[in-house]
Formats: sequence, C-alpha cells, structure tokens
Amino acid sequence: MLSRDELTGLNRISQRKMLSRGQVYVLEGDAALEYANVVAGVGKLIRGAPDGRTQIVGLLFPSDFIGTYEKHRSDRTEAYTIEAATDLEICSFPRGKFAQLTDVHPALETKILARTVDELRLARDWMVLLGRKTAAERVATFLIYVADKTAANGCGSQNGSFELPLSRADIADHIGLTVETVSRQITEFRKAGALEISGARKITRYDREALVEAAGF
Amino acid sequence: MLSRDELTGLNRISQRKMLSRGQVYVLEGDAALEYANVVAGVGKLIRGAPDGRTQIVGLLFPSDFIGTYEKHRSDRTEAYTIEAATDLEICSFPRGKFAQLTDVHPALETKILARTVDELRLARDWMVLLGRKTAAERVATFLIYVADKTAANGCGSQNGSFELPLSRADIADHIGLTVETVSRQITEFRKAGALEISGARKITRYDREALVEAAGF
DNA sequence: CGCTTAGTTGAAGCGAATCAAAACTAGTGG
DNA sequence: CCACTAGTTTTGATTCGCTTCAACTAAGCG
Repeated sequence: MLSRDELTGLNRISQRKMLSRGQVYVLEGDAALEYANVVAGVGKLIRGAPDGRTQIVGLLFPSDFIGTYEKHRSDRTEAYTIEAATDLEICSFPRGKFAQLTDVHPALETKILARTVDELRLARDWMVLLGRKTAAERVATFLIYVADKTAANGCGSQNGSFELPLSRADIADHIGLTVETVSRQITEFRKAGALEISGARKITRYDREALVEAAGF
Repeated sequence: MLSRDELTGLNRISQRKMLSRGQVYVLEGDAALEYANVVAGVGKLIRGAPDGRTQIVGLLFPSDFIGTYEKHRSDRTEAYTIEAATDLEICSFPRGKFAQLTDVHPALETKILARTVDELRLARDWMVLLGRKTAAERVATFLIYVADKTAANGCGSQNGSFELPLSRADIADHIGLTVETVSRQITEFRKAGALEISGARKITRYDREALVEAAGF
C-alpha cells in the first residue's frame, strides 16, 4: 500500500499505543491532535446523541487510517468517538508532522483520498442496509462483512471460522437493531445450519452461500 | 471556492448539459467517463437493489461535484445511478482532461479531498438518521436539511419559504420510510403549525425552531 | 464460588408498512 | 376553457416486524 520511503517517514514520527477493550481513544468534540493507523484489533467509530441513542457509523480494522485528514485545517475537532471494540493496538502520529510528510510525499495524500473514497462508498452501502434491509438481511450482511474483513487480515477464517469483534449490543448499534433482535436472528441462522457458534463470540463454521443468500443483495 | 486559474482551466474543458426532471444522467455499473458540477437544479444519487428496492444515498445541489475522483483509476464504473430530481443543469468534463488539470493545479485535488470528507461526514450523519431516528424526526431533519441547502444557494428561503426538490416518494426513499408515512408526518407538522404548504411542493412558511426541536438532535 | 455482565428466550405492545381508495394536480387535447 | 387522463398526494383500516419489557441462563472474573 505505502511505499518504502513513505513507511520509513511515518515510522520516524509515529508512536505505538495500546488500548484495552472498552477504552476510549478519542471523544467526539475533542480537539483532533493526531492521526493513527490500526495495527491490531478492532475499533468502533461512534456517533452519539445527547439523549443516549448511539450509532456505530464504522469499524476500524488493522491497516485502517484513523482520523479525517484535511490539509490546512488543523483547527478541527473529532467528529466521532473512537472506542476499542477489542484490545486495540495503534500507531499514532501528530497532525502537523503528518502534514509535513504529505508535502514531501504528495502521493500520500492521493492514497488518503482513495481511502476516504472507499469509506464513503461503504458508508453509503450501509445507508442502504439501514434504510431498506430487514433484520435477517442486516445480520447476514454484517456477518459476511466481518468474515471478509478478518479473512483479509490474514489469520482467522481460512477454515470458515472467525471471531466476532463486537458484542451483540455493538452489532445492534451498527446495524440499527436491538440486542434482542440480533440475538434472535443469529439463533435462527444457527438453527438453519448456516452458522456454528461456540461461546457467543466464536464462529466455528459458516455457510457463506446461505448467508449471501440471506443478505439480500 | 476555486481559484481564478482553476476555473478558467475547468471552463476550457467543460461542456454544459441540460437534463429534464426524471432523466437519468448516469447508470450504476456504466463506465465512468466524465466528472461534472451541478450548475442548477437537484440530482439524486441512487443505489438500487435487483429486487426493486432503492435508496437515495445523497442529493446533488448546485456547486456539488459529481463523480468519485480517483487519480490513476480511469477504469472505474459508476457506483450510483444519477437522476434529475428537478430540471438539472450541469457542467461536465472528461475524466482524463480533469486528471491533467489536477497535475497543473495540485490544490484542486486537495479541494476534492475536502469535499469527499464532507460527503463522508454527511453520509454518516444520515446513517444515524436511518438507524436511530423516528419517522417524525426523519422528516423534520430532511426539511431542515433542504431548507438550509436551498438557502445556501441564494434564492429561496429568505422569508422562510422554499421549494421541495423531491417528490414524496423520493423523500421516503432518502429517509428510509414509505410515501404514506412521509405524507402523514408532513400533515402532522402542518396541523401543529410548524409548516405552511401550497400545492405539495412549495413550503410557504416554516417554523425552524419547531422543526429543529422535532428533528431530535 | 458468588457476583456481575452478556446473551438468550418469551410475551405483549407499538410504530411504521401495507393494502385500499379517495382527493388532488398537472398535463393533454378537444 | 373545460373535460379527460395519468400521476401524485392524502387519508383510512389493517397487518406485521421489530421493540419493549421481563425473566431466565450462560459466561467471565474477583
């Protein structure tokens, strides 16, 4: 993804950070001081309402960029709360230093743009899920999404098994349902033989065909 | 927004196009040949499912950029169908020529990035609407959104009046409801004195306070 | 082991969808 | 200018999927 030069440049200004599950990395509204990259684990991008309702608007997987990059706008505040869904390892760097780096390596900015475009596409796909899909379709879509993401990150689903990085409550919060409904739908998939689960979080086997079918489109 | 130089450069390669309401500009899946800017009118960004369900994932107002810009990826296909919600006037330019222009004016790319970031933020806010808001909140949020957008484009809502660019069906499609529910909610707001309407599309007066209150957050 | 938190399951209620039809608009041609 | 038609919007009655409320069970942790 990044060139050798860009990586060494990044390493020079970066700092490793560890967050344990549930810990908040940045809070919506706070001053945005740094960017980061996910090294290991999964983070939640949360938009919260004053009345307590929240919506997880995105997940952060290994290699994902954290923060919205905008050149010449260092005054910005964080638009989302970022919380560790699992234990989370990230690699952070100060905004100013990163901006200098993009001056030396303009291609870096183009790559950030490409990532932002991908995120936009994903967000809009999720809008379709939230606006038009049924409960069963939402859960199936989510499961496939996570399976693919963890497969892409190497370890995990080679034999069709993977770990859910989110609790039922978080899943519900991401796909616009309640905990109970998510639980019920997962049970349905289990009964139908599309899933095998051990201990709530570990998917030991899943029938991709069946889930894709159930996901709707 | 754009500098004098950038504008003259754009004008040199651009071509004016007119679309009448309902006409399709580009179709999801087609080869992406050009970018464009909205000059006048409103466009719909549509994601469609094979089974007929659709979701309007975004609206295009005057001065909005059309197309997802990605340098060195000229092979891309359109991710969304774009249809004229009202009569629509756009200013289009070939992808290749535009890419050349960003080489001469690198700041252009930075500006595109900034726009993409804004769109991403809007898309995620809309995710909250679709995932967590009630019917009344959705309609109120939409009305404020349109009022502000048309106010920003000069003409229109100085005296608190503006034109709805979308049919009830389109509104429903954008906020994840049905036509009937949208209609009912608008009637409620009328009865409550938060809106005055003439002929289904023309909002002659609206109580911003009340709508913001009803929008939830 | 007991305590706390997370997940499952059941019953009842409700908000929005669906189904159905009337009222209104806008466009067309006589 | 009016009658006619096609499409949009409104309104009403009913249904249904998900939420809510409540209780129970399983799992993680001192």
